[in-house]
Amino acid sequence: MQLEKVTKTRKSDEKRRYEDACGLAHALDLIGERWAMLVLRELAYGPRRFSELRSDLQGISANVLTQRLTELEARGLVRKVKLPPPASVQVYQATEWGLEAVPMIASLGRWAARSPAHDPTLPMSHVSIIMSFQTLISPALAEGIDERVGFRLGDADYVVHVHDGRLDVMRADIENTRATFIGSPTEIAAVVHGGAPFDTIKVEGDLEFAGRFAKLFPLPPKVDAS
Amino acid sequence: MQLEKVTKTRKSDEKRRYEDACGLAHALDLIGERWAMLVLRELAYGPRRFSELRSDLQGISANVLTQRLTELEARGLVRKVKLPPPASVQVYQATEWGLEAVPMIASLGRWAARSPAHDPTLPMSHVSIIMSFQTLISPALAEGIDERVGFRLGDADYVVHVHDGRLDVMRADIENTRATFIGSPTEIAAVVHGGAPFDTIKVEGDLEFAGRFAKLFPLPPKVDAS
DNA sequence: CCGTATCCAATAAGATACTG
DNA sequence: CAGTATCTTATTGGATACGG
Repeated sequence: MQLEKVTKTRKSDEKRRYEDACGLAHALDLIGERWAMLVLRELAYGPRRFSELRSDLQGISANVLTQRLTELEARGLVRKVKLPPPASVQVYQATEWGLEAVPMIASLGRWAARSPAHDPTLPMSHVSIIMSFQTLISPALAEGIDERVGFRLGDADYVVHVHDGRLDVMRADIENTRATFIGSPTEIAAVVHGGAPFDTIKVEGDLEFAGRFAKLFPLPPKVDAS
Repeated sequence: MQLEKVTKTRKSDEKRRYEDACGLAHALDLIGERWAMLVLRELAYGPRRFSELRSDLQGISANVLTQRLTELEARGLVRKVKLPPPASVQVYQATEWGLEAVPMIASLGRWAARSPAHDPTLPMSHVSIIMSFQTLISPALAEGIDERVGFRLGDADYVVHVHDGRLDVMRADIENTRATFIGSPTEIAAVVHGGAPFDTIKVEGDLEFAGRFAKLFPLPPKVDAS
């Protein structure tokens, strides 16, 4: 019985690969399993704890999360780090190479937003909404802007910096920002991506600038059902 | 029994989605299932028949291929087309929107080629090797080149056009090319990506230019095992 | 509270044989 | 050739219990 089990475990780890030299096939061997890319997304802006990942990845079960993290670590995409004594908690951190995949999976997200089946009213994590800004920002509309904006999304704080038509993201305490948005990721998405009125969320600082900022992220056009 | 079956089918089609507004999660709902991105890859350069797909996607089983094609069609990524009378065969063709995802999954492939675990000696399809050229071409090295090159990969012919640091690809009869490479995808990959000597493949036309062409596609550096 | 390990039921994938 | 049908195996997710 013990022997059977070992065999089974080895198989689930390694057997299900595409035996294909194509880089894409290898990419899918690395991060193609269910939830793997979403785990990587959650690590895009800094290390996270197991329980944060579990609660932000709505619907993943603890054992699957453990397995994905273990696999990603074995493959060199994620490192398990123990924070120094005052905190002493264990966190999972994307490696530099793992982070290189993030812009690619993010643009897959922009591509998929063109789908008629995409439902933007579903819940989303704070990483997702911040990443959507970074991915959807229009360099043309953002031209000439050089400002910092804060986001308080539940208990996660971000500072984003618009400059040169791009958006830099930091997880950091909110200070020295021109404006700050406060609300749940879904509420803020409704305002910025869905054009909902500002009165469902809280905005501090320069309200006029906040209104301008919120228009920098046009959604890609839906595909026509052909 | 009939009723049970209907219920089962509905569930397998729709139940396993990530309930997440994030674009990436939706992308995975669309093309995240096993084999789906590889099917899309095979359709990158033109429509293909069921049996071609089955034999080029080494290891896929007929029922899974059927299911993936059906799903991709329902989601608007693939169209089932019947060619006009002389041929009268049925082919699968990527939609315009489906093709938009191809550059993104191709760059995932370039990213994954940095993995220490990537094994370039495994078999690969003719689409894969052509796509690797398109993805890996170095604009700097290709500067000033404006030439057409042919590839005869088994019974698949391609003409690629290097210009302005890019590579355009057509599936077409080989004519008016400066050079033509003849061999299996794996053999040609060994020469171009692996630096193997030219004597394992056949090259026609301007051999000196062929040698220069073969150096335009540097592999990305491997990640160091940290 | 932070994870891990284990058991169980539901699905998805794989292998093979078969039909129009 | 283009798929179906059927059976077997593997993976997933949910619940629960366990160790630090």
